[in-house]
Amino acid sequence: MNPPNAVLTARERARAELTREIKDEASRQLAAVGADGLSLRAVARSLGMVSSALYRYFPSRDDLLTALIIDAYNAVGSAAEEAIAIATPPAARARWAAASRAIRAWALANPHQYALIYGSPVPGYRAPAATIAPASRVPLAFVRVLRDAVSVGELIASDGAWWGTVDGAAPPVEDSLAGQAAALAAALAEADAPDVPAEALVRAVIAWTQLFGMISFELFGQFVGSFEPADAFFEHAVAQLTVFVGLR
Amino acid sequence: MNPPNAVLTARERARAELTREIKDEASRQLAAVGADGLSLRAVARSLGMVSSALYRYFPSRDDLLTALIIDAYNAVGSAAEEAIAIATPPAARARWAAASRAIRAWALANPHQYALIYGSPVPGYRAPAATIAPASRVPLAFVRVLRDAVSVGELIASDGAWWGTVDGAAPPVEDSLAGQAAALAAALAEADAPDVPAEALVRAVIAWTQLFGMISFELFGQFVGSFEPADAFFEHAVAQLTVFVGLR
DNA sequence: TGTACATCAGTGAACGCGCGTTCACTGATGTAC
DNA sequence: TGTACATCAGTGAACGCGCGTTCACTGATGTAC
Repeated sequence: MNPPNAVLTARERARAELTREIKDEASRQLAAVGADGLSLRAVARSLGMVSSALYRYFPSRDDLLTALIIDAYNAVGSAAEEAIAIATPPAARARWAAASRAIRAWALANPHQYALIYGSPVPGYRAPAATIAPASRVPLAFVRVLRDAVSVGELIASDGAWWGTVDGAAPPVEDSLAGQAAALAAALAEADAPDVPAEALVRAVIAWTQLFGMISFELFGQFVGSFEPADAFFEHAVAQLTVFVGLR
Repeated sequence: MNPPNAVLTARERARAELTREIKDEASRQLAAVGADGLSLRAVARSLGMVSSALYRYFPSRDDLLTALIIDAYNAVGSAAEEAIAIATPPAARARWAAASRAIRAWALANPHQYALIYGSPVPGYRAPAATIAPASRVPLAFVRVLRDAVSVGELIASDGAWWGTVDGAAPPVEDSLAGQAAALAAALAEADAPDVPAEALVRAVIAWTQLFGMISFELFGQFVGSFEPADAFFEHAVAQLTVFVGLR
């Protein structure tokens, strides 16, 4: 009879432990040789097992990959969340910047994991639905910063007036885009969440894409010979984009 | 005796033609199965040759890959350059936007080639120096737009005053970053090129990273379920960033 | 113009490799009565 | 508490695959005199 829970049989404990060890070893290999170099046989070898034994834990190589992808998304996600939680001062701009820095730091420390989730998709691999929630943690964290900023008045000119600056240059959000933004906002909204203006939401998405574009370029070598090391550029870009989004 | 040039022997013509055919077929396979799926043997098979015959044309698989990478960089590069050349009106803002759109269109039409050069680096592959020049074409094209904008007064407040907007929020470029920007500008400068202010150059780099971040997210599936299709968002972002850079 | 030699393209077989996955099996751990 | 049976983990061999690269070779194309 199964013990209710929390109490596990020796078998169950062994299984949980080995599952973790397999993932750990796979993660180490991922870090060493990248996603395409990752092989079930090599993982088994490192663990002193026979390759077929892994099939007791992961039904195929793709499932192991999926597990690693989920772990990677959770790792960046919680890095961002934690940075936001402990940012000082706890103002929106500082929070946004802290999350950005934490994501970059994680990426530099774990380049292959970063490449696994933000680089080109692994050929032949289709991401299952289970990856969606972990993949959403980073964007959700940013949206939460934005929402909190709105609720405490840290979003400058939340009616959007601010963005139409000098020269009347910055274009308004078109209807179709506003629709997508509204749908996104609705999907993200929690019961008592204040409305985030579409302008701000779209600008936040722009900032989000800029952040990852910048990190990818740094990591994948597009800055070689120019903005490298990229620290100064990164800090400046982050500062510019918090302003761009309208945070203070 | 070798004919001076332009006149080729049958052998030379055959060699040039086959080299091109091999690259074409490799390119087709790249488009179908991606960079890691690309195999010399499959290419040879498609061409009705024996695999070892390819070694008369490319000394190794990596050299073939390098050729494809160079081709891909040249393809995006010339797409951007051409879009700039024919942009109407030929104002800086229109040119920047046209280049951005051309790059996205190329990426959507050639996702695997895009992934080859802007996705995660192919494991075990080290880009040789020969890829640097083609890789620079896109950023150079953008810098040229910026430079031309300065010279005809289409960069708003080229002294940088414009960017320090409402709330005095936008941070100035720090010294170390200004140094990198100056070095880059110097490297790019042609004899009679006007000075591009560091503020503008750095903002252009931010816009450049945003563009590719956005395209990568669209292509690699990070927009699934939110800003997809991404057309409206893309257009809006491009418009915002031309303003951000200071173009008119 | 014709012959002797050198260069080169393409062949076919082979080397050595590692991979994912399946399958029948042994032996240990857990469960029911 | 003890026995009979079911579940599960791990083994070892095998299947079938495709890959990059090397090598000695044949035959065609080009070159020198």
